[in-house]
Amino acid sequence: MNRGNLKRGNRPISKSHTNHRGPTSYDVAQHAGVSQSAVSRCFRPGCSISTATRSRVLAAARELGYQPNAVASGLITRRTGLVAVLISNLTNLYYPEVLAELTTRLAARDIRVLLFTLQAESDIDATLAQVWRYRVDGAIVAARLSQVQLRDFRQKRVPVVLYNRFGEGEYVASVCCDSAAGEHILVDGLVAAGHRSFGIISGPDDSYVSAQRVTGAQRRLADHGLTSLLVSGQFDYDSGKSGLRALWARSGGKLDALICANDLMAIGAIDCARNELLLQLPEALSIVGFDGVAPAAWDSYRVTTIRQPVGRMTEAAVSMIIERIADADLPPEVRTFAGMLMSGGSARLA
Amino acid sequence: MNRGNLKRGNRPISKSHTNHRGPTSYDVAQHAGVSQSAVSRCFRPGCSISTATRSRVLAAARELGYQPNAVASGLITRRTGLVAVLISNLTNLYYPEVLAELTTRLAARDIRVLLFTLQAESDIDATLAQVWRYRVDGAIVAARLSQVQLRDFRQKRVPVVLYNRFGEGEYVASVCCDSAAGEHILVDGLVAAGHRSFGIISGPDDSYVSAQRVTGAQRRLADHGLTSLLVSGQFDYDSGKSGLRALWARSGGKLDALICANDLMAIGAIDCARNELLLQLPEALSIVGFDGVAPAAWDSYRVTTIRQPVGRMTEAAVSMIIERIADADLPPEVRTFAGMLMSGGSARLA
DNA sequence: TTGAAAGCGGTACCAA
DNA sequence: TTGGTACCGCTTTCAA
Repeated sequence: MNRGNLKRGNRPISKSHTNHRGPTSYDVAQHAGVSQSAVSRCFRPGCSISTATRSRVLAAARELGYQPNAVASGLITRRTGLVAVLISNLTNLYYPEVLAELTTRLAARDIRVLLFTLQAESDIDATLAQVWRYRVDGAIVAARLSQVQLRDFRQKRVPVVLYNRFGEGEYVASVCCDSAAGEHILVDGLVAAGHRSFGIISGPDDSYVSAQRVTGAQRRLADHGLTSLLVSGQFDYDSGKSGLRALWARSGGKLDALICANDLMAIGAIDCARNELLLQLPEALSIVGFDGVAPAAWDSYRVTTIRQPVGRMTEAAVSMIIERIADADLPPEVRTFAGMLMSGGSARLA
Repeated sequence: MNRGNLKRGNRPISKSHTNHRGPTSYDVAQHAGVSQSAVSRCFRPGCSISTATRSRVLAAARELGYQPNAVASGLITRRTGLVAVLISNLTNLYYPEVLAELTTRLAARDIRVLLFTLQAESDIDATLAQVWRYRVDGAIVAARLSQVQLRDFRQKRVPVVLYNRFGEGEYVASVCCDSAAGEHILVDGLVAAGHRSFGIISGPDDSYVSAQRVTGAQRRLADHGLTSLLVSGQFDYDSGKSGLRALWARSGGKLDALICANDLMAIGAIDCARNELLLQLPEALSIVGFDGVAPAAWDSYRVTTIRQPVGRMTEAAVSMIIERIADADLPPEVRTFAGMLMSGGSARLA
């Protein structure tokens, strides 16, 4: 058979992985005594190959420790098997859970995660440049995208699913927890329980979810003929403390309900109320949060909050991106999930 | 000049990005009236190119929105600009911080993160198969690797840096927080303050850091002529509660110091002690943790713990992997960092 | 079913 | 400095 004469380009195929990362399909082909094409087919589902050659190839592959090179196949198929995940703030306690769920579910569908964490929701452009360079099959984005940025996705035909955000001025595939509805539940419960003097601590100014939650709460309060005091925070523990401090001062100590835009700030506020203001919770002050992160359920806090159905939301995001990778022309779709009230001990609700 | 005759393979170069992901270097070349090689050079640092053509190429590139294809260049250069990050349990509260630091620092050095989260530290083989397929430049691993797995890294010449783990039976580049030294500080402080009846809650059986911390504490106690009761947990909040419950029963209520293998369990134990056992902390019982995660510092817990210097550790991991990507033959090196005692209110220390 | 061959989009060597 | 060209390792026609 004179396999020794087999060539690749103008080099004998016997060269190859000695000083490289690993064996190539040519090495396997030679080892199994078949053509390189045959090796390739063995690793692609639904290719016509006889069971005989298939098993010989697989044996050779196992023996050499061959793994198809995803970079090479990504180049020719234009499918990298990569999805970019953009997350603004991993220290938020909410996002680690989301990220863990996303990677697990994507891995189960044979997709890898290219992770990008953003310092602010603003420095996205540099990050997106990298996303384009890597020819990802799609992107799941938990950060604010401008219309221009969204247009880039469409123009490059890279499907994108927004997580807890909407396209602004544009209809984009997204999965959300209904912030307004969640706040309505909280406000209604608080008002029905007799609260009248409300304070709100918002998240960062450029945060989309914060805006949604705050206006959701404000509108519902207005429906009840009530107003509220507002201070802005950064979604972190300290913001909860300083926010409550500020509101307490501004209200002259007559605040009786505090709505925090996320759990972390609610936790900070609870500590401030108990330890600095020496208030009994929830008798003297009701505090509510949003997200339903694990620490919110800890005995020392038991935050009354709205739990986002993270499992269902990430599953939705993953299946939406997969569908759109398969068919880039699927119409935009927004999937909204209701949050679930977790009645803790930090607030009196009717 | 008859550029229309320029060919690529046997196709006119005018074809191309209309139905693809983006323009190629050929498109830019045509647009700028130069060869494709010239375009390529413009995007590689330290290539000889005249400022004139350079600026024309860059103008054309900008106009077309050209970004060099990282997949293609990864194929030929065998540098993908990717580092795999393997993390066992993102819900640990400690790892999100590590991950955020790692991605930020790697991005600053023009490296992207391919993220893999592991369900258990055991299902690594399937994950590693993916790592190999993507020809990553290196890997940072916060999970247990067997000798066989470590050998694969060496054989494929993919540099690896272990995070808070050592190579077992093999010398591997790694960055660690000194668990034993940290536990020594805690044990010494507790013993000096008069504690004599110790309990320990370990992490999962397959966790390396847990083993390190537990044996570190046990040995130091032995040095003081003391023993301890041991129960095993899962590094989570509930394990802290159930662990303390079990130890309290086994000790007949005469436990006076509890050493938890991480902060999360310490927090659970604190809640159990206060709310179930109705103990005054730290008078009736001292509880210590390990890690120094953010919630440990919250007012309601103020866990006495050892803070790992995450910033310095991740910086070390990143610079070690970068060095080894540049030179795969660098000798293994273990960089160990001392933890810092955070005296909270959960324990009496001398 | 099988193998030969033409790319995928770059990089890098080479001669001009 | 520049353009031509041979690859990187795989997928995918197309004939045999």
